[in-house]
Amino acid sequence: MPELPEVESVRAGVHEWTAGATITGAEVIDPRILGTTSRRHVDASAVDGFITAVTGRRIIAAERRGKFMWLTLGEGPSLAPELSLLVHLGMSGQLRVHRAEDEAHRHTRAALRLERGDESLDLRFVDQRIFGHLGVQPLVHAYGRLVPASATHIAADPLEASFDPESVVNQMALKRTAIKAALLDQTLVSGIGNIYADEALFRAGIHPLAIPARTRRSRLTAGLDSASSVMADALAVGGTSFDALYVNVNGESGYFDRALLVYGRSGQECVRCGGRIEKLTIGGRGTHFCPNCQRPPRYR
DNA sequence: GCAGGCACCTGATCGC
DNA sequence: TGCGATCAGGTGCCTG
Repeated sequence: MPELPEVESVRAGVHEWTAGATITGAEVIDPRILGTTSRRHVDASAVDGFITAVTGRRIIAAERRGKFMWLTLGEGPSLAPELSLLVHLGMSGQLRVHRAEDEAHRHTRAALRLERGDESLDLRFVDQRIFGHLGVQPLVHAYGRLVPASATHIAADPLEASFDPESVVNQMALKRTAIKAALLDQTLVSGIGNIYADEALFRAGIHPLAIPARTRRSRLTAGLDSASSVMADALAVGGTSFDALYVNVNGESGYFDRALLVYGRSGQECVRCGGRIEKLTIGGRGTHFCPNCQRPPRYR
């Protein structure tokens, strides 16, 4: 399940393989990939518009904010960024670089034909569950940099230079929802998904149902620091993988799943105290925690 | 404005 | 063996 470390691994690979390449053609195999998460059905004109918009443009760079990734596209000699090709991997999306003659994976939803020097490559978007999406959008300013128009509400992530943890803690301290839900709120801090939210709260010893507005600022800071460090650790080993659903551009899995301390371990012994890992649902998401190491808030 | 819940989607798994 | 129900989860949208 791609979260920030996984998306960053993919972005780095895509940048290495595609920066400077020209898009000579595109194919949309499943038009639903161009829709939004709630409106999957798009018409033929959207497919034609997508192909027309990207064909002939040059890829300047692969960029990322949180779990949103995009290719900045330019045209002509100036190569000033004009457009973005937004890519969200959703739950099961993969961006993979192939030789043009390679057989397509059965869940390939779209492909770009690229030329870079003498090389011809395919950049393929593979997505089993179609929770991911693609789209061509103008670039606009948000949180100190140019981002695709539909990502302006996404806050800076902990790996960005513009990330301001004090400001995030200030905003978080106003929230009256569970801290687990606050960490997943991409308008507060981006990039944290269900897996790393559970791991971060365990490392910081914070119960997932704690209310930020009733939690000491030092504890909120510790939780945020923990989220940043757990994602940095995961990035160092290429992210997390439980199965074949997440791989990088070369089709390789990450190894951080071997370091997960609570996620997916309900009913098993806590590595810290030997107690039993429990699971509950917060905001519709499975939440794993140790009731001994993460004491319930007294005000519950 | 804020918080919670649901839809989108497919494949694996489970129970009957 | 085959079928239906359930579960997993990121995001956008709707409702209270």
